[in-house]
Amino acid sequence: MGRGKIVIRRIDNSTSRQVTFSKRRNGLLKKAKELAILCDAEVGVMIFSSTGKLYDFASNSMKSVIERYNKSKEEHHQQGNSASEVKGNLIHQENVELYKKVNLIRQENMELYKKVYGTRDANGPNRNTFLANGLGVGEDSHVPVHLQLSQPEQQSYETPARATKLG
Amino acid sequence: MGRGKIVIRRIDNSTSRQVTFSKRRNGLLKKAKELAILCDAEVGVMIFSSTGKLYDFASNSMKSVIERYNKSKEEHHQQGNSASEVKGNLIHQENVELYKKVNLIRQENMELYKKVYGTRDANGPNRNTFLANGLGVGEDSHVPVHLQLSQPEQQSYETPARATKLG
DNA sequence: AACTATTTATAAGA
DNA sequence: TTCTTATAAATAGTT
Repeated sequence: MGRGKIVIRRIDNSTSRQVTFSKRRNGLLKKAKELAILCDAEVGVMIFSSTGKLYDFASNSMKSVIERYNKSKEEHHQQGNSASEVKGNLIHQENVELYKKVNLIRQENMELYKKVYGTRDANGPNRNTFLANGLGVGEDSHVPVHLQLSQPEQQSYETPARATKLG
Repeated sequence: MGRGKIVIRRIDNSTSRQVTFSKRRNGLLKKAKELAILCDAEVGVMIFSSTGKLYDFASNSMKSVIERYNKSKEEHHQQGNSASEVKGNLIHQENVELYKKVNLIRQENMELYKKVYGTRDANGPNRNTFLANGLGVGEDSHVPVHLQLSQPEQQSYETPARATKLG
């Protein structure tokens, strides 16, 4: 993508390596952000320059992404329960419910949206505002595989009055 | 980079969202790899699709990247938490994000509901269905007591200085 | 899954 | 280092 084609191997010249790093780092972070927004994905990117400086992006928070990553990798061996691990697992259990809840509300949202704007497409007058938070309905929404644990009885978790803000 | 210019917002159509996800996910992972090689950087990328499936890349190992990330962040924070306490807090962090999401979708839902059934009260024909999941909007929403662990500072890990311009 | 018309990223140069 | 620009690469819409 430039004046000339390059081969992908370590750039020897320190200066051009640094320049390229700066450009491509920005490009990568931008594309990570776009992917998260466009496709409603949770994305985390961590980049350490050769001098050790950190650059990162996370669609929600890096904590959240890392935790989800670890859960996703862990799901085979689930033991060794210290008190606080149990506590963590309990909270994770609630997490499962919240994922389900998000998807349920999304589906309701879609139904209501169709009532308001019709079924064929989803381009009502307030479309931009409506989806400003990237929370629109996905027809294919379902609980992530690694979160499909046993279903506890109905809970009534309430929510904090805080607003999420994506970059 | 295609037949037409697009705006960076969530793609409504489920099919095209999936197609775009597939294309851009591959693109992002490829570019992460190139950055790592060209610039001798350590890179980690974690992507969760909207269906919860994980895709990732790490130049060395994700474990290494995450450890380095945490180390890099620790310098600005306190240490002294046990591993499992940290773990619990990480899950709790995800919980916080999910609560926010639920609340936002709820509000959208309420707006749509009003459009369908009117503003004055919320007693449309589907009132019961609408609230069947216990998902109605509650003004007194708050986090359950048993979840009020030590609250991690909000957004403390977000990319600080580097705001990527989109579009 | 392929195909291309376009847009976007970026390698080199200034 | 920032801007410019020619060109490579990614990808949106289509088949």
